[in-house]
Amino acid sequence: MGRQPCCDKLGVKKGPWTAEEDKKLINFILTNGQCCWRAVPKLAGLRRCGKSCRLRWTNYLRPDLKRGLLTEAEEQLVIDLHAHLGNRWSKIAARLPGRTDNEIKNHWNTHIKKKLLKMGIDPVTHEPLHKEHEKSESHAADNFPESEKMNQLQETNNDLGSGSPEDQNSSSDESNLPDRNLYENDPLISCLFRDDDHDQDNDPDQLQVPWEFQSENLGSFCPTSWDESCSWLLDCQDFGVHDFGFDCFNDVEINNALNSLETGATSED
DNA sequence: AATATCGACAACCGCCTATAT
DNA sequence: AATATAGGCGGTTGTCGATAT
Repeated sequence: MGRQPCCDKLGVKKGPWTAEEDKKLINFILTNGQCCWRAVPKLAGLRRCGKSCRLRWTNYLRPDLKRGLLTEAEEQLVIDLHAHLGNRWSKIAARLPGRTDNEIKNHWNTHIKKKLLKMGIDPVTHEPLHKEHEKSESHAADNFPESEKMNQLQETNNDLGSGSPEDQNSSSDESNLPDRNLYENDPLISCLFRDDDHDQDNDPDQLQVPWEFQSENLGSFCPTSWDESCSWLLDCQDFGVHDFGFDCFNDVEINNALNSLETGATSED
């Protein structure tokens, strides 16, 4: 037998999260940190799948998230990174502190894609569109000098993108990535390749910019005490919740929930 | 004012890999 | 070793507000 299922699909709520649900999830994570997501819904008193809780937390409730549109600089960085990484949004997001892969993906699809198309740049290959046409006719693009591509892009795009064609499929393997030797003088890209090496060394934590709510990993932005946790939440107008009670759980309730989880009973049954 | 269309973004779905059993 | 799930990821869809007709 394998693991236990993450949640029974019965009675699991879907759709937009309410302020009350957010409040419960925040309360729980701030109290207990990020533990096993499977257990979170029960322990936090939510009728949600653990996966949904994780997504809600990482994409919306994390305190280190920046809100609002990407800045020009961030947008430019996304374009550069996309030119070399393709649709690997999580890797791109790891380079933009406070931004999530989902947010970047959405911004790409709704803003950047159109912007590039308007500028005559293929958002997939980062090549000028007329070059794409030639490519389809002659299949000669593979021999197109990288420096020439970059010049074309810069002329067309007012220094947007430094693209190389690559990776039209987000799940493509590393063999589709450009030759790293081409970028050894580019600190940004060199850095990316180094990180890929880290991945291969089974050291994913080196690359990701995770927000771990473990006390030993708390950065300067992270609340280090309950009072501090409360203070950032109170500042967080986006939640639409101005009065987080922080009193819906106590040690007894959490222990009861843990016990019921272990015995297979749910706290809501 | 009512309806249609569009844009932005939150959330879900399904797949893949790592890992617990 | 085999099996099944957790967690993570990218693609897609759903929802809702803004704008146009």
